[in-house]
Amino acid sequence: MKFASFNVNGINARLPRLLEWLDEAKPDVVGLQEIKAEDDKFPRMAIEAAGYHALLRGQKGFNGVAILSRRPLDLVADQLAGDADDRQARWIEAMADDVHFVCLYLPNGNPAPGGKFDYKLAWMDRMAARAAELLASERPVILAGDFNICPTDFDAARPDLLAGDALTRPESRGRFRALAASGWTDAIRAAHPHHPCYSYWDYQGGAWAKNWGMRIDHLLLSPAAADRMHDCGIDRAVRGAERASDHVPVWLRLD
DNA sequence: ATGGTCGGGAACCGA
Repeated sequence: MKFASFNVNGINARLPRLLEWLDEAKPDVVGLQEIKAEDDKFPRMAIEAAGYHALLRGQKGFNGVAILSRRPLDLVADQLAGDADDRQARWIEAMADDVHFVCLYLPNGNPAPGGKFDYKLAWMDRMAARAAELLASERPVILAGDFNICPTDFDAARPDLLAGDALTRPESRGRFRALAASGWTDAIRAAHPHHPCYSYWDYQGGAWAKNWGMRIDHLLLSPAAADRMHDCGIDRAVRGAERASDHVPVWLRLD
């Protein structure tokens, strides 16, 4: 089975690109982030016509996550536990056959320091608690999404321009590193240790033309999932299309 | 060089 994650930056603006990519890449399951739409604006007809079921936790104007799947999904959760007052649509979990698939959109956290950065760190602590529960299940689990974390300087073309950024600050990187060390495999980095594998290029400043990218979209695998991975990659060419998202899909195959 | 790019949704906010 092929699993993927794609921050589309607006499901309706990106619908032609998304449908093209689904047709070419043929993922079985894909997590989408920043759909920026609620259920009534979600292009369900077009998604279903392409052969996909959809579960979503939408939000008007901002955030919003969805899981598409060729086979029916069983919703597990559509919010991250730990703060009943948090209404931001950033988390959805479903069972895709025997795989527990989580689609997440981790807060950006800029400007840092500040309230948005505090929210990011608290959100990461809540994520760590849920991730520990999922590990304890001993099931194959995939944490897929836009983590808004650039794990090391190797994961950015211009780390010097990111000093003090919420995506690279020690508090952010430390939490990501601790999460991985608790038992999760960073699939892209494990499969491609010597290639940067950028997944995001800013719209501003000609970042794509200069290849000033960052690796911030990740697939973290529980041990039972990591044992089954046999291929993993990034669909870099998607960034070069007309009206592209600023992110590209990341994907893996499990036996 | 006092801008620069998108999406959402109708003036700015978020990234």
